[in-house]
Amino acid sequence: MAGAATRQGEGEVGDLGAARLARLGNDSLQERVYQELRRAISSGRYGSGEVVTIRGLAEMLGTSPMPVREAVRRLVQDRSLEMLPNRSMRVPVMSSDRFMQLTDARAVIEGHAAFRAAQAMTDRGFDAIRDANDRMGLAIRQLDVTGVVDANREFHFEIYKASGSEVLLSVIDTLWQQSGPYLAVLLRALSATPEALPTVGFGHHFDLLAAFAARDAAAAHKAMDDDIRDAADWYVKHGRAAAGHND
Amino acid sequence: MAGAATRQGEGEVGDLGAARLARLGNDSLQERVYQELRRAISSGRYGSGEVVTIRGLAEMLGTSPMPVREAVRRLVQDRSLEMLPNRSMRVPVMSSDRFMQLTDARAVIEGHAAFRAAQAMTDRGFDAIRDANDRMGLAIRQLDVTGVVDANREFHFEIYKASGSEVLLSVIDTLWQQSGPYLAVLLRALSATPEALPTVGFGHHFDLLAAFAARDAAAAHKAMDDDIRDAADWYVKHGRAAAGHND
DNA sequence: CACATTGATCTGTGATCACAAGAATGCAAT
DNA sequence: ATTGCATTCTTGTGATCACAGATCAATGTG
Repeated sequence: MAGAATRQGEGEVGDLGAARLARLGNDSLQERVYQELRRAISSGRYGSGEVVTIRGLAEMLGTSPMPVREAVRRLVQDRSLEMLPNRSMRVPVMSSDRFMQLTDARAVIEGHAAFRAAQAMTDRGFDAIRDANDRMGLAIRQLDVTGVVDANREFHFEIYKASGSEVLLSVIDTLWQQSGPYLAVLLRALSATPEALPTVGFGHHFDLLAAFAARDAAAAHKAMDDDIRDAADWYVKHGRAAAGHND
Repeated sequence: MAGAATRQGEGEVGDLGAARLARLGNDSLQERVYQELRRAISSGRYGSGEVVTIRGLAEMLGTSPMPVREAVRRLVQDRSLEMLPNRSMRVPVMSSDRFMQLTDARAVIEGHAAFRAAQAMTDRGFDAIRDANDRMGLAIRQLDVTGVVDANREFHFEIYKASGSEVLLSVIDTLWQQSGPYLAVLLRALSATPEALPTVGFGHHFDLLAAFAARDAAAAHKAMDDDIRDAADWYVKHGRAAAGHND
């Protein structure tokens, strides 16, 4: 596609005025494809069990199949895509079993990250977390569903960054990525009933903030665990009807 | 290198009498390269900070750079390799900070997996775990260091499989892979003093077996936590001198 | 009309070529 | 002898071609 495309590196793809950013974040094309697909999957633009092909994605993105191959390979590696023996790839199918496994793992790991964060918390880190929560409050008052989801992610990851463990951070990141399709359903359910936002939006965020302010690691652990499991429960109750679960 | 290699799929690479296995596990070449590199890294055949190149590995393996590219990309994805901004790749450098992060994450996650395993334990699963531990005992009596390490891995992963959570299993797998270079150092230290095997070899395995026999999840959690942290302590005391730590 | 077979097509995979950006090396000038 | 510059080489990256296996549709046969 895209004309006589023997050129590489700069340009040739995103017409989306990214010239300014391209100079700073000089990523490879493969990297940008990866990020784009990653976001598309985690935001639920591809449904559960949907089949994708390398050539199809390449044409859609206006590149050769080459960068897509590598991006897709990475997505398979962190289980955002799944490779069937039939030589085809698809978005992993949702199941309540898998959802429970993800929730359980997240509660334990992110709970521990909150524990470590409380132990290592700095004033700077605390401010970043509180600011993210404030942005989330604003989004809630405006009934801005995607804004809430974004701010929620930021709030959580500021905590995980504060844990000081790159290892935990990367593990949690892959778990969130795998939870993406579920989150997308939740987001759709919330969009249908935005009046539920003030009720469930904050979760246990204020418990977390109080625990961090007091440097109480055990309390932070419990608050994070509750936040994740309660959100999962809410999803099972309200969101699952909208999902294409096959169980 | 490998003659007129326009063929693909079968053959052309491993002469290592894997014909029988090749029929069963008909993996792609890229998959086999990935597995081979993965094993090489986790067994410490590549030192900390060592630089690798796609073309270099390809020539060494007797393939074109193509499958190596994708295998290396996957290894970067699960952090078995690290990509420098200089456009070069290397085995991640060891640091005691990173080692502590890995140990901490492993203790928590694998402790929880043991917890879930105790809750879901079947007689079949228990037998598999006990058998692996018996094989480890045999290797210890024979002062077979690599045999001990292999059996230890098998013992641990039988437990994680028994947890019933594919999510936990895959997370733990990547953590072990990242711990590979450290483990290799430990292995080398043990080879130097094999008389230490009976002392440290079993760790808390019998505590784990007792906990699983009693379906005592809390005890299993604690035993696994102790097993991992004690092994890490032993490594810091005895193995670290042999490692090329830069901290 | 139901079912098996065959042909076309699509898909992932491997090899090869082309290119740009670093890194390394050699040479020359002070 | 050291420093500055230019050339060469190496490396990852992207595009393109070739190929094998699977899928699917159309067709022919009972």
